[in-house]
Amino acid sequence: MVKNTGRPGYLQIADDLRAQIRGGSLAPGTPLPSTTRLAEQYDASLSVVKLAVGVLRTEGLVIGQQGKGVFVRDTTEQPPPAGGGDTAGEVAELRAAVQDLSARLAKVEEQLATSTTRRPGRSSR
Amino acid sequence: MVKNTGRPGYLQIADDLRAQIRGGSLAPGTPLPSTTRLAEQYDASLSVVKLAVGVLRTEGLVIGQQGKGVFVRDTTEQPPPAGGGDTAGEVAELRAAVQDLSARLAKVEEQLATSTTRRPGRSSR
DNA sequence: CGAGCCAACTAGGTTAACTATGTTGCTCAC
DNA sequence: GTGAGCAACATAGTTAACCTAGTTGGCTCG
Repeated sequence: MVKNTGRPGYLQIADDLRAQIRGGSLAPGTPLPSTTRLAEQYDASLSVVKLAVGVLRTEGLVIGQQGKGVFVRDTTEQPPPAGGGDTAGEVAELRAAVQDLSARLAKVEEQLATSTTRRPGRSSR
Repeated sequence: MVKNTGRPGYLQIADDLRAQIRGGSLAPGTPLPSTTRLAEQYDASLSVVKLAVGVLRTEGLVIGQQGKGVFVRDTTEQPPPAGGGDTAGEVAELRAAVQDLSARLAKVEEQLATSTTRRPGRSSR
């Protein structure tokens, strides 16, 4: 499938496509590969690809046109309601928070795994 | 099965839940009915309900906690219109990630703290 | 009485199949 | 050469089924 992180596959694909869009690898107006093609690319089932595209659609990053394809939205035609322009900073802050929390979580979960021999079952994927 | 408008069912349900949340009918912190219950309420299949909840999740309006339920996010600190698309979606997603990680961290830290001292059964109810 | 197991709920993820609808390009008849 | 029709491919929506995983509370058994 995709990878073996805790993150579900359809989000991984959505992340990847989102990164490509933001990185300019997929320019506004250009179509994404078809769902079947994406399914092959990511070695995923059609369903997860459709889910991933659905996520990007609800995020407004892409626009699906039935019969034609899924196109990258022109970000300039609908500028986000910048709540003061600090959205970039906010994103950075949130990212940092995620990193921090992830690290703490990993550490604490490890502690828990090693210190507790009384809990049955608990395992990883 | 919802109505006969052109709008797909899963979006109708998402709209309705979103309206209830914004209207205060579903206060922050309160759980949504379970998916099976929602499916009965709207006379829809489980799949469309799950899709609807998924939409609200990616919008950051609700947070699903496995095993417990889907809870309304604190909307006062979170009024972004979903149409924003660009960074709004990413911010929402990051916020959701932070909340999720925080929840997991809190849970796991509590486990760690209690497991070193005593063995609790249940905590709150 | 208490610790632990278990059963019943919960959400989440994945897959597959089917239908509907729209677009596009090709072919073929005239 | 032009137009109609059709086949192939596209997204979109819906449904159903199965599995994982977390939470909770009751029940049993030592």
